[in-house]
Amino acid sequence: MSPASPLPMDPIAEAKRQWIAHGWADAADAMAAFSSVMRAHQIMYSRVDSVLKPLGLSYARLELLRLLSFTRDGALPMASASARLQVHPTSVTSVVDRLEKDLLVRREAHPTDGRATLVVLTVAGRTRVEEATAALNAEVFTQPGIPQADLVQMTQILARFRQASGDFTAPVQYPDPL
Amino acid sequence: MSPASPLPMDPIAEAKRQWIAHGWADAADAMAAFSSVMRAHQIMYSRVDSVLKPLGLSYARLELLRLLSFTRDGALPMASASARLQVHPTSVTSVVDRLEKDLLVRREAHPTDGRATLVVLTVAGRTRVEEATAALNAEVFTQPGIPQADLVQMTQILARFRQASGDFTAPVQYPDPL
DNA sequence: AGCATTTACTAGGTATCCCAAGTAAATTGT
DNA sequence: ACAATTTACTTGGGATACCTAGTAAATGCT
Repeated sequence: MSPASPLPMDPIAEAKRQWIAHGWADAADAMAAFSSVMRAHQIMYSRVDSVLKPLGLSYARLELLRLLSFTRDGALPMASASARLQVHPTSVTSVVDRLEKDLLVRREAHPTDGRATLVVLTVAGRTRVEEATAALNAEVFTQPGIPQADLVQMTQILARFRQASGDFTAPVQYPDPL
Repeated sequence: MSPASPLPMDPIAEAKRQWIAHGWADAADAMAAFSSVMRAHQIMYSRVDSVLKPLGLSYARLELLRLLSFTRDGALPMASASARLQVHPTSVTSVVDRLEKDLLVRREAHPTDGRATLVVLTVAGRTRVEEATAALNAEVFTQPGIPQADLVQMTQILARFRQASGDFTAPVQYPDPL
């Protein structure tokens, strides 16, 4: 879709004004923050997707490939992938279906657990994830359109939010033992 | 789906470490920031959706209803809705299809432009959007799980990002003439 | 006036996400 | 040992979002 033409005013700032005018001042800031994340997500997703599309990938597919590429054997049970990616098991099923059709991963029986299925990265899959990562870094992440300081600050704020939402139980916020 | 059980470590902080270890330090911060927004979006969306679901709405539907409720006549051409919501025209078509089936909006011919279709808020639609807004404010936005200061700061950072991405051409960042 | 272009929507198809329900294998409890 | 429960995955279906292509009406240009 993309920006047809820029709106004259920030629609979220406008919505916030509406909220306050309607007497919902105590909810206005959160409404604005949530809306901002929704919209930022849309922008970021479409930028990432446009880089990935020529490579036959999507964000969801790349996430799974990347997760596999970071494991020792390039293999993981479906359930582990679901947990790590924090997506529904059925979503993993369908993403793996398509990746398998493209020969980027294959399914294998789990050696000891008869219920489990392993997703295994193929050689083609590993090549692809490396290409895609390089492209993303070059075309998006090294020129994100956000000042460095904003990037870091936002990541910290969202880390607190994610933690408060039960995403993870970190020992420390940002250890970074440098 | 949702938080099965919290992960022991922040997966995004871990990914950032991987990025740096692989020599992509110059892309690591943006990667982490983008991933954070992706995940935060997922959390926020699911919280909003769970409140809206009992009311027979979704975020996308409510956005359209709310947009209509803020207009003078509770009516807007499809194309205007698409521009204001910043979603693809075909998405508006399908959302309106379903809202119309639920009798929350109806389509009308545009009085002067034969090409255009007006989406009109029905009485039921107006009632519904008010219920949903009240529910969202009470159950989500007044207890967002983010400190007030973080909320405001993040909204400002994302406003800069949205503006840099061409979303809007604001005269001033945050006028707020109070 | 008349043809070409632009604008506004819709239709069909793909991808992703979720949920609910179902199958099969492993684990638990008695 | 064996029944009940839990865990792992798939299937089927709904919702949202996008793209491509097509129709119809309005606008622009000569």
